[in-house]
Amino acid sequence: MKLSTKGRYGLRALIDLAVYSEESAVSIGSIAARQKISESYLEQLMAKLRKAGLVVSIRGAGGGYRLARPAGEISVGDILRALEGNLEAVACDGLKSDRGCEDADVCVTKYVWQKINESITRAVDDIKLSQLVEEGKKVKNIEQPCQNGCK
Amino acid sequence: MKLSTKGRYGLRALIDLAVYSEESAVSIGSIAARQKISESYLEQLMAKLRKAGLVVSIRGAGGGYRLARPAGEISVGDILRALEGNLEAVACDGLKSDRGCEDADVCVTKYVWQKINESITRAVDDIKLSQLVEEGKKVKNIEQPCQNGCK
DNA sequence: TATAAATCCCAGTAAAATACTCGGATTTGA
DNA sequence: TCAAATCCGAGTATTTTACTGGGATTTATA
Repeated sequence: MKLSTKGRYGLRALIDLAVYSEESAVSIGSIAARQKISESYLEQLMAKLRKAGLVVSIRGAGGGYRLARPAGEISVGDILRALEGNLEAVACDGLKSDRGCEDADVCVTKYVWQKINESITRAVDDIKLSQLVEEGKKVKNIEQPCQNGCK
Repeated sequence: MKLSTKGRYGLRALIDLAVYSEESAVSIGSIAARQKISESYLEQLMAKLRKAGLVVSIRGAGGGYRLARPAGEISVGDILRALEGNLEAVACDGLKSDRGCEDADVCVTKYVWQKINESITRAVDDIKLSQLVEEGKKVKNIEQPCQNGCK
């Protein structure tokens, strides 16, 4: 039950993009350097984000990426779904065999999975990229970069 | 971002236990048969649940497992945490290096992870094992075992 | 008291997923 | 033309998952 590096790196990359791409496109190289992420790995993540319609790319020299829409209209859920596939913690076993659920005991647990899935979805869709950018600015202004372990 | 079979099987096993262990202890073999789970794999899961204090074991012939406390006092969160480790989708990178977070950009994302973690925790702790047993009884009485794919 | 049914415990292992790397093709501004 | 960039697909090492197997220990009961 963990988010993979795809989601973690990808989110950081998009925050970076939101901050730095207002004037001009931002290259993978510069994001990777700032965020200390492998360049070629990040390349793959950006491809997914592009296919999901969250960023647009500009090819050739001086090119890079920009957000496809304002940061206020991109949710963390959008980003994570693009990178991690669907966020649902569990898919009901009954879906696999098309006979439906053979055993009622098995089927009961779907109630749980639904609740979990709903709560995750609600949480990530509530948070917009723009909020994270604002949070980031606050942290920087205070000039106290996460003392004592940043729990 | 998925729950593993540990959590899925384990939850089913505990529902089974809640239903069948009222009169006498229930063996791993019988749970495994009813739930169609590998016996020796389930053995490992039960060991974790025992160490977490959720079930008690009775050794020797005629032995087996029972719930350590009433089903109303065991939450799905208790069960999943015992089996999956902590449910937190992400731990802040800053914790690893004891210098704290070097880069404020990295640190911002902890805001997101906290929100996600909180919402997952709240969801699973709200659901008690007893509720699932009740749900299960309903499903059985209706005698309509999850038609059309049990989404 | 022998036996069988059970938990307990630990080690190994095949398969899948993750987290990358690498090489090269294409696009494009200067 | 050159260099900076995206694009694309294949390969690979490491880690995690999902088990299997063997054997020791406990205990009810015949």
